[in-house]
Amino acid sequence: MSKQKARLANGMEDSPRGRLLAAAAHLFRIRGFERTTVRDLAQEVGIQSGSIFHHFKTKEEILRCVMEEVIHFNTQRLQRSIEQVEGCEQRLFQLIKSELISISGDTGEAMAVLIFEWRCLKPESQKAILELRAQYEQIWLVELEKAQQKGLISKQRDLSILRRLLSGATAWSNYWYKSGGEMDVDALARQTLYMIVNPKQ
Amino acid sequence: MSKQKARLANGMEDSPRGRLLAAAAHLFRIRGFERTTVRDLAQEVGIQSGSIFHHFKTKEEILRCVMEEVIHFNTQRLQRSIEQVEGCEQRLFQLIKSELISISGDTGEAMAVLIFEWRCLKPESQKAILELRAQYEQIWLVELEKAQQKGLISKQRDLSILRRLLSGATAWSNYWYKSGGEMDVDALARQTLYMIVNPKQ
DNA sequence: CATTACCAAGCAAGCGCTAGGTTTGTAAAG
DNA sequence: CTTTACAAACCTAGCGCTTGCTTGGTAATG
Repeated sequence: MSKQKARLANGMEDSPRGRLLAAAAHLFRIRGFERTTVRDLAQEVGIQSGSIFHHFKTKEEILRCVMEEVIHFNTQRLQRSIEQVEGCEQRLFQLIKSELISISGDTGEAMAVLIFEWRCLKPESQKAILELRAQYEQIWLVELEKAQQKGLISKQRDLSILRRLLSGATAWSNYWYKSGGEMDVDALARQTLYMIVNPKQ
Repeated sequence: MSKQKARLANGMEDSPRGRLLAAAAHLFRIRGFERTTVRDLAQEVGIQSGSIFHHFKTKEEILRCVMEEVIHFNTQRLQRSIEQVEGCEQRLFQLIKSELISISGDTGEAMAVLIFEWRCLKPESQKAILELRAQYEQIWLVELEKAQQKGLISKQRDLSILRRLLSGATAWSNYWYKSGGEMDVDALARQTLYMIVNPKQ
């Protein structure tokens, strides 16, 4: 009988600490970091507010851990999504789909926190997170360059701009797209792919 | 000798109230609504914290006003941008350029507040703002439909999805694009246009 | 008997906001 | 030209509450 209820994502530890992080991701998402009090957080996991500081030094550290774990988890997912896929277009499709799932699927709450609570981090924490993000972006850049060389992406397009526009488009889906609705992830990924590749004639 | 310093955008009133709104847009942007205290805000415009409540009933009302004014201003700009422009592609280009300027140019701070401080509003305020946003989106939808009918946008594409992806892409530019840098707005608008139109052969 | 997880109580600081009085700008009345 | 009137803009002081976090202790596990 294991508690499967609240987690940042499948595969994350089912410890008091893990449960706190999952609750934090949830509350930070719906209320924002500043409006979420340590008392709210404690109530969500059924402990007293003071007990939180047995697991984390500060409230900010909780936020940082939520962000670190979700980036780490999704970087792995991104990498795995293209590991045994052949063909540039298929690989781009997998990257897009993977990113959409990260943002609007299982880790959606934590990803929203990553996006919207950025400035609540101390500068030193921001720096640490930025390095993790760079790894994630590197996977993208490699694939985009391959796709452009093969003519799948027009030579007129600036790849760093392209990636930024694309990541905005996917990040935004957190606001409006809920998986399980009338449009499935594959269809949305297809529509998103249209934004970057030349259509086949 | 007129004070041209801090405004939400050109054309906004130069009153104590207007200066408070401009300072609010600035501080809410860099610190967030919750972390910005009325004392911070007062210091920014050079008055005492209590004096703020002569102009606004609550702190939340300040946030709501910032949002209302910036939407109103940018809806007008969007409308004007296509008023005397012929040709579907040119009109789409103007819409994109106008939106990019709103988000990353003169009203960038207030737009960021609109995007990121949304949940700090009371539900009733949110509802009022949503109606203003609907007007803005209507302008877009009309042009996108025209463009699809003329074959400029592929029939395979879902226009409501397209618009959402596009607005994510432009909204995100607030994070990374600063006008006046090495890439000008026209070039960025061109790159963004590539995301929605079939390239000319 | 050490470690881990927690509780109960509360402190110091900071928060939004208020009350009541003072200054300043403007314009009609004497 | 001066006086009077009055509202808008602002200040001073502080209330009542909430905040993140601390302290010192307890219960359970192995």
